[in-house]
Amino acid sequence: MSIEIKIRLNNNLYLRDPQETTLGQRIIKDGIILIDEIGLEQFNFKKLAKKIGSTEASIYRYFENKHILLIYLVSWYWEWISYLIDMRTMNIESAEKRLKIIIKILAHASKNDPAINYVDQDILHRLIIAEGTKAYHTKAVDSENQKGFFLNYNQLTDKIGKIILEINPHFAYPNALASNLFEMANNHCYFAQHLPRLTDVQVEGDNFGEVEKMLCYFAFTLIGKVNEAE
Amino acid sequence: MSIEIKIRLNNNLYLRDPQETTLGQRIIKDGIILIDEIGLEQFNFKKLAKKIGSTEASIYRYFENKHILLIYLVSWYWEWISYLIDMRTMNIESAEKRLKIIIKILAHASKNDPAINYVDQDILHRLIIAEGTKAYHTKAVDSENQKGFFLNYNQLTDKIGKIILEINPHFAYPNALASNLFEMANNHCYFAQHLPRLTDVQVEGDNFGEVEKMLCYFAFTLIGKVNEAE
DNA sequence: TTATTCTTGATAGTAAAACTATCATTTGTT
DNA sequence: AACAAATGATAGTTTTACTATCAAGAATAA
Repeated sequence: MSIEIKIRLNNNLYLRDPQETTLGQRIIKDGIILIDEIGLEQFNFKKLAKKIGSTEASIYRYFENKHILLIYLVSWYWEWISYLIDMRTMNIESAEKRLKIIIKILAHASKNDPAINYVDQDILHRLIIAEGTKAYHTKAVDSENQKGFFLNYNQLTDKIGKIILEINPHFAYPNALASNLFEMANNHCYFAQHLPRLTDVQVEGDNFGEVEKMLCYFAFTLIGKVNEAE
Repeated sequence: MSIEIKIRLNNNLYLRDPQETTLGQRIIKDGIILIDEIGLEQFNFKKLAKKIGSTEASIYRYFENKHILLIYLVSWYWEWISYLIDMRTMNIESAEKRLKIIIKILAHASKNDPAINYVDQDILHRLIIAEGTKAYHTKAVDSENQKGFFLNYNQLTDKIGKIILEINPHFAYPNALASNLFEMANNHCYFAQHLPRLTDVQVEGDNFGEVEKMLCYFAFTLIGKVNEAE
């Protein structure tokens, strides 16, 4: 007996729902691990098939190609962040406090949730940081956006944007700030580790505390309300 | 007779300097056009060779592969932005005014400079917006960074960061803000056109005025000095 | 229980991508 | 005129990104 969390995603993202079968779950689980290991460019379905002891053809029965698999994983991440936000900001009155919690989630992604055993969330977080934006930086953005492939990102931005407006209803850029907090969280975790001259924060191991602090400073300074929560 | 601007780039980025020959310049010129047209994923040297009436083998004599060509183009852009900043902020006393000029450059990239006829800067700007970050989001970042492939971005960040510190010497995140202004400029031009729910700005044609305005608001609010220039 | 269907595995094959090698021209230099 | 350097032409290799076919096993329905 255990609680099982199922993350619902646009069913045009897959040919067969990977969450429904053990093979599908292994594609997700080891797909994340392998992309993290060798990078999206070196990754392909043949290598993944070998890793999970299956065949290329079988993986193609679940996902059209690796690009769609990436969008699936990224969507999964967006939806999971959304879920974490809902869980952890529930019953919290202060919008400032809620935004602080959101920023913590964006920076740390959070430790593994045992309720989902076919996704290693720490590795997925690293994958999103390194490869995430490739999902929507292609010539197919417009058509894929129309199919709703990026709905989860849009909704996440909406959700954070609304909380920003709660703090300051006159703030002119709620959605831009929301998406920027997300992108900045990922970028500066990456920069700290690979291109340190592009940032001022430092990351020791997987402690993204400084990233969180910076995002808080940026967000609350921009929104223009002194953080009453402290 | 004409003035010719030569942009110096890390010579490990190419096997033969493309700026030195007509074939090299055509690789750059039409390479930019073709990547913009079909996207980096669909782009390859065979198609480029056909476009410029040359051969695959000849292009490989200039660049190791399309990834290195991308880094070359991105570096060219960084260096060119740097040059524009130097030109247009020269002799301007006020650091605030200089930052405003920089933000204008980042958002608009600027119209074509006839001094460089083998690079269409408007198209390059669009390419950077769509494909730029792929240059440093790979498994090879660390080794390529060590080879100095991203030096131009580091230096650009330094340059902007120093001006930010001139405005407010106590600002804690000069480099992070600098790189974020660059990334945000590109992201929100892209979002406005392809994923409008992720931003609040609108872009009509190639008028990035709203992006510029937003970046100014973000930058000066964060740096914490009222903009005396207005 | 058998029959049927659905899923996976095994194998093979194709077209394109990502190169490398070789040699013949052309062009530019001394 | 002689030489070197750059380019073109051609061909070949390995890997990627698929698609097709058929057989074996598992699940389900009659």
